[in-house]
Amino acid sequence: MIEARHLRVLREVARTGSFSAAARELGCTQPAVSQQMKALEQSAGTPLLVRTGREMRLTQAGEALVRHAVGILAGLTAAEEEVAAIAGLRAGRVRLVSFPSGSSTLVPTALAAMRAAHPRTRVSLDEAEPPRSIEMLRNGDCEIALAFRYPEVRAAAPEACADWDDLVVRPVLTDRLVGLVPEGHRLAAAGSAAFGDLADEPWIAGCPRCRTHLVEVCESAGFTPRIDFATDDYPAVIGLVGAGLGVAALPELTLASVRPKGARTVRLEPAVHREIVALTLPDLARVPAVGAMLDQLESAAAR
Amino acid sequence: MIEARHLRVLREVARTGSFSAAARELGCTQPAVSQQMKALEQSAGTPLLVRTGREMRLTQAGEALVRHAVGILAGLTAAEEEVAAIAGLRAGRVRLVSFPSGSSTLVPTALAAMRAAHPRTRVSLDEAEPPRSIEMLRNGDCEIALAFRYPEVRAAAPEACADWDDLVVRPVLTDRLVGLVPEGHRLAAAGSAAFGDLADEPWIAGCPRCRTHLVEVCESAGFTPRIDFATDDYPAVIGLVGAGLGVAALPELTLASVRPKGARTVRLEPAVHREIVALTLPDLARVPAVGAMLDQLESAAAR
DNA sequence: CATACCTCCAAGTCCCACTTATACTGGTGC
DNA sequence: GCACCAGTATAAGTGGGACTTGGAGGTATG
Repeated sequence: MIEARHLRVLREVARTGSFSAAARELGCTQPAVSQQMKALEQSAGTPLLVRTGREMRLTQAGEALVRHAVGILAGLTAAEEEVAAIAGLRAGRVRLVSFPSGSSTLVPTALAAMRAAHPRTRVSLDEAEPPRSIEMLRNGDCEIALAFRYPEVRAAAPEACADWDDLVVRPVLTDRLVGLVPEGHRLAAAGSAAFGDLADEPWIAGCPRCRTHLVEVCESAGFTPRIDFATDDYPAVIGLVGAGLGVAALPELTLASVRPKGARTVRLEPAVHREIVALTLPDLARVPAVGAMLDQLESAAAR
Repeated sequence: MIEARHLRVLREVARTGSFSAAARELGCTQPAVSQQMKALEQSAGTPLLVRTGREMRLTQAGEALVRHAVGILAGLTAAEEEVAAIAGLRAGRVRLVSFPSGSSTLVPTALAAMRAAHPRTRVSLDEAEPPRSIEMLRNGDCEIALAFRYPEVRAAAPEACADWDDLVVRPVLTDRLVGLVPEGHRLAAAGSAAFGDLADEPWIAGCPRCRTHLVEVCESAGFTPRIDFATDDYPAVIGLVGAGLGVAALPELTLASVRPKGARTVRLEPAVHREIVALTLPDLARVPAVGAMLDQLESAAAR
């Protein structure tokens, strides 16, 4: 087995024409070069160099080996270069999967910051909700899955989050839920309400997991919500409330980039939070570009 | 510094998708593979593999490295292949330089035998006499120099052969000198003659070194030869003798492939020999093709 | 629930690569 | 002709690293 180290030495010897000169170039002692060449000739099975006293000349086998060495070492250098670029954030692609409608403000901000910080990296964005996004993560279809969870649900049914325990869970943002009532609603002016105050209202719920959570919270408050509509689409929820068809509890972030028409937000008591987290695999968390993107998500949340 | 050994393991891991399977393929234990991959990731500065429990997947950096590894390992294999071909006499070129007119029978026989024994090797032939051929040998313009020497000259003037003492001198053939006299000469019928018998004849001499030797031998016999002609070309010597212009002392080998016209050979007493030797550099003697060619020269001389 | 398979970790052993020191050789100066 | 210099080969010693063995932990599969 020919070793790349030997080829490097051989090339330098061929270039300089001397063991000592090659040793100086390579930063080692002359006997080291001598021994490596001996070992290489041993494994080659034929002399590679002719020592004629004054000068060092290549045999035919030596010439052949040097000829190949150039290409091999160039390939090695290119490989190191490319890997170093990925390791040094001068290259690399991150595939991010976010929950639908969670990418309205947080993700764009993080993407912009990532591009500014590491212009040569590329981040692709796709939408999926757990458990689909987790599946994608495990299948290698993405590096980061952005998801959310409700602490209350996690406490009540830990098995629902069981498949996260071998993942890296990076908390990004905790997002308080606010109430949304039609303009002119009796609570619209109050600016604040307890869940119990909305016990008799028709409710507009969000995604299935949000709906489950809503039921859980309301039951803690002593009532079971009457849910008339449920949709994954937050603008649709706002529209429904605006049309006076019911009330809703929405994460604050979903209202950050829109101004609800015909509806008013009210502070909900007690405080209930949605926790937005970025998920990845332990090994992937150590990939520079992935780590950088996680950092950018966290920074974006801080603003 | 990425090592080829690591790339080989990485490629196998990528191919089989498992450390254990790769270890089996490579003939080592699984921890060995595990450690090598760890070391490679260390030097790469980023994870190359994602362990998801059931399967092993490549990261982007891992994919890049495998992509390069294919070419690098192919280059290494090609290099080993070519060197092994040279070492195994399935390739290789030998440049042989022979003294002029010494290549009439010995060299052709050896070349034919070499081609028969190792058809894939190539031997080129050039003509030059020492010290020119020695210079070519030292300059790297040939691998084998075929030359001859006269033991008497070597004993009388050792400094003439001083520049051979760091060379490999392989005796190939000792070639007795025979006398050549015109047909009808008084000694032609005798079949044998002493040098002294030819003291009064006009002489035809060969190359400068042969001429020097002839003078030396004749002086040992008690006379100084009258040299009328001198030529490097043995057929010319034979022609001159055949034309009755003088007598000559020729190595037996020069008459092996020609039948002198108008001249007769006579045994010369005392016996005087020319020693044909093959010269090469110590390192070159260990090159398989060179060694094989030396052997073929020796075998050719035995016939 | 037991089994089989795979990976990681820790410890021990052995080998190999490099260094230092020294002898030897050839070319070069006075 | 002799000493000097540069370069190479060799020997001995040392340190690191690569592999093995042995064991623990975890995950699919029967």
